[in-house]
Amino acid sequence: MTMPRPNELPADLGRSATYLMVRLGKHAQASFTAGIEPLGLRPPHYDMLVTLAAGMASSQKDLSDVLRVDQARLVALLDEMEEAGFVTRSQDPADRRRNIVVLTKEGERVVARGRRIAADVERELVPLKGSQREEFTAMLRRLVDTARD
Amino acid sequence: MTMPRPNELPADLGRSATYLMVRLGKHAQASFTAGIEPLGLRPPHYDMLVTLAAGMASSQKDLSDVLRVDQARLVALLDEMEEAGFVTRSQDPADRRRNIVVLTKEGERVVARGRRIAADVERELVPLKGSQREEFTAMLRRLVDTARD
DNA sequence: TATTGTTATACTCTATAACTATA
DNA sequence: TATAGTTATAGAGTATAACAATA
Repeated sequence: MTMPRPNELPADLGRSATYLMVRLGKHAQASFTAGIEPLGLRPPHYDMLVTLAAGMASSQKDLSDVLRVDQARLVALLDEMEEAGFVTRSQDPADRRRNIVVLTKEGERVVARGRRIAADVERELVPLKGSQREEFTAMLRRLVDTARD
Repeated sequence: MTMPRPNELPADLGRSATYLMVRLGKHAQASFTAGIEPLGLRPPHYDMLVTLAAGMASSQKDLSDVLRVDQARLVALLDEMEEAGFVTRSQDPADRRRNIVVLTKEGERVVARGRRIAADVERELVPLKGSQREEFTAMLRRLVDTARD
């Protein structure tokens, strides 16, 4: 029997950007999930909070559009963040269908801590220096933007 | 209210390789899943079949090691592939705990069709030319290998 | 009629523990 | 004792449809 060495992969997978991206995405997800777990957050929570911190969303619909997360999922995620004291929801007087979502002081603090953890995880995940790292990130960004169209 | 344009993302996410890899991984997964759905396969099925086709695994344990897929998951996945007529399982006479998994003719045909679909999906997902595409794929491979240690 | 938020549901993926048969 | 395969279970992520309130 062939004894597969740890880093062997069939060529159809090991040379497939598709397969490698899926695999890397899962690894990145797992690392970041473990990193922020002590904050009481999972990745989609962090994404929401950071979006609010950047002022890029004020309603649940905004969050849904920016993050491409289903509206129905946001409800439970925001319930959890509200219960943790990281956000508040209040009806928009100008359009009473909408909820205005606001970061609390406590929410801002947890975002700051999350950012530091995100930076740590990223250094471990992508061990590249200076311009090489920036080029790689820029390439990822281009592919994501292409996919968003 | 700010009207977020489609491709805007908070800097904390849009410049995070971690976030972008997660997102790209999910998109790649979804595209490939949709692509091979007509073959009656999902990505983990294809990965198994292609690993068998490459001769890199003969038992379920081998598949588990190469693909880093839990042994318990393989059982159901192989059940489905066996029922579809793409693989056969038979007890290894030399070690009767082991199942020897073999691709059928039908299995080889579906692998060939899957490869073509994988190539199509990849072209759409990573619209780069020649050396740029190869460099990007090589970088992904390096990061995956780092993560595998 | 269309939109925002909500509820309910179901399916996949994943991880885990416990079992069996063999070694 | 340890290993290969199996079974059962439960949690997280995701997608969908249907509903209430409001526009």
